Amino acid sequence: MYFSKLLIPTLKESPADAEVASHKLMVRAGMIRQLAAGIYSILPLGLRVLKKVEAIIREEMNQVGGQEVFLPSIQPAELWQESKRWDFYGKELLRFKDRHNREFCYGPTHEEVITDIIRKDVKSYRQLPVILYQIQTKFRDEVRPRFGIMRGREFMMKDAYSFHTDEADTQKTYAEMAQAYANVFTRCGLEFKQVQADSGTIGGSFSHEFAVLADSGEDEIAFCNSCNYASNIEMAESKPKAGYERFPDPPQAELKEIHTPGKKSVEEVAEFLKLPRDQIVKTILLENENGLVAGLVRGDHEINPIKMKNLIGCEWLLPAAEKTINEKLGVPCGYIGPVNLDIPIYADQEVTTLGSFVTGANKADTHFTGVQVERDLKINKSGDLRLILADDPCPRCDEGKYQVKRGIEVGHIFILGTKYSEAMKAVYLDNNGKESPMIMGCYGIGVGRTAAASVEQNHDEKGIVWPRNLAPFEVIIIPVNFKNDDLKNTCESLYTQLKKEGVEVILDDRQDRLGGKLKDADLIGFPLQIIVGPKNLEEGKVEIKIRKTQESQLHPYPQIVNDIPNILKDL
RNA sequence: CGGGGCGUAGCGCAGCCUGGCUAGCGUACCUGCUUUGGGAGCAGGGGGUCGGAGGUUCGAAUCCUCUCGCCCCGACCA
Repeated sequence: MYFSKLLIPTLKESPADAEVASHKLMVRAGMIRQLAAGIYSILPLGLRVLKKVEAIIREEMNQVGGQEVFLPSIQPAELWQESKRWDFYGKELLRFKDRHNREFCYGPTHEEVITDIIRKDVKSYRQLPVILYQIQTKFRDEVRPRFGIMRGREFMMKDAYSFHTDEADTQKTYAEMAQAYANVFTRCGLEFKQVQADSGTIGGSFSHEFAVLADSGEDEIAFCNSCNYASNIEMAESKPKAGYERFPDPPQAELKEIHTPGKKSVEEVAEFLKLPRDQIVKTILLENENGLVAGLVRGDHEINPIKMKNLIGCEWLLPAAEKTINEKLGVPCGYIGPVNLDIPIYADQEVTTLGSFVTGANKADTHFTGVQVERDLKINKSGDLRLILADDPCPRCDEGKYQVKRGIEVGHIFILGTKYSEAMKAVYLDNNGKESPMIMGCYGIGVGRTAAASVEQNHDEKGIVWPRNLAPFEVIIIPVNFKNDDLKNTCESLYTQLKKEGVEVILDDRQDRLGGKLKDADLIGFPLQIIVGPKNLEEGKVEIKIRKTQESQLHPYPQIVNDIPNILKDL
């Protein structure tokens, strides 16, 4: 391809509204343009990158037996009402009506559509398992899209769905998918981790995320510095520290009311009573479909609402509004405590191991000391309820400690169980003629997000550094002066020969001066630059420059054609 | 949804507070000449209903009201 024939509108300056590197650079490199909040046009160079990601995904999906389909992006409300998600999905689901006043939505995901297909056309255990996938535009009306195509409202996604007769077969496909995902992200040149995750509104029992490590990531990833345990911080399991010193009061500690005027926060109470924070227990109030609930964690810990929601087994769980608390309990925030508190109480496991502790007394300006779990509290359920902290002990090995880093979720795999197949009656007959719901798995990759994540991990002050497998072109030929006939002919001949060798090459045929062309090449991030100038050419040589290292060296000219494939191998 | 910020040429910005010449600068773009190995120089040129509507005024990019859009922080979502 000739550079001048492609629409590659590079910019010298970053757009004012871009925050993160991938957003700035993809706009500057002429790959994407914004149309509306969270909605982007993909320009020729950007599309070449996305197509590279897609091609890798297709190969890996086909490898594990996936069959590609293409489902409608517009979906009728009836399907979503059947799965109950019409009500539960919320405002993120973009809904609208057609001219006949029928309700539709723009698909944010395709479990309903795929389940509808399978239930109609798959009836026998002989037809299972089936794995279908598609690469297609999704729309999720996010409250706050940001970071370019990293988190758009409209975005390209690969979604795959599998249907099985039994749990073991589902697990097998799940494991193969996990491997396929690892292959995809490895081939995309990404440093990533497979982490344990919550399944959110998709539902289901079991799930992992693939997180690309990057400071601009919106997720927090917790992983062991010794073994291979890794989890989204939302799900990261806590393990009580061995040999932890319990509150040193004797077991017969007395429940005492003390006056603590104006001391609301754990810090204030700890300082006032001259106690460490871990001898105070926080009572956090949240609200679910059944009303207020209380969560107890040690003063030096924070509650993890996701873990708490899973422990309770409720539909939803949100922090309670201060107004609700005051109305229902008649106690100002800061003095709430679990003693004689008449709502369901859930305690973190590390609270139940404390000998005695301090809590609010459900009375303004008052706390209890000497509170004991067994004697003073009615706890509905206790378990792991807290957010882990860096340096906490690893839950899977003895010597490891948690490290916490930021990550970008580029892929997510779930075992759905029978949530959709039961709601939508996707059943099969087994070899006894008995009807059962199919067991499902689903598997997603954000295509644009994967490309953006690659830029986050691979860029420098000059621009993008594409790994070879994602680069829009592998090689750019840059003539120092394209008006010079010798150079022009050499470049064109080199271009033709490389193309014949199967190298993806672009020739910068623009009349611009050298500087501008080199800046653009670095900005866009072609892995290899071949610079053809008159002086070197007289000596039968051309300059080759590696984008990543900025190292350049002279190479004999006709010979270079044969050497390029080898040089590219290492990029 | 709560808080904050910004809308002036493709992109980046000044001008607004304190209303007043033909709305400016950089860059990009077009023409010509020169230049040509790391974002050239000179000369000439095109491109704006100053986000929109209404109001105040002799006069509005500038003041007032409403409205739309975009961005950031948080909450939310995955």
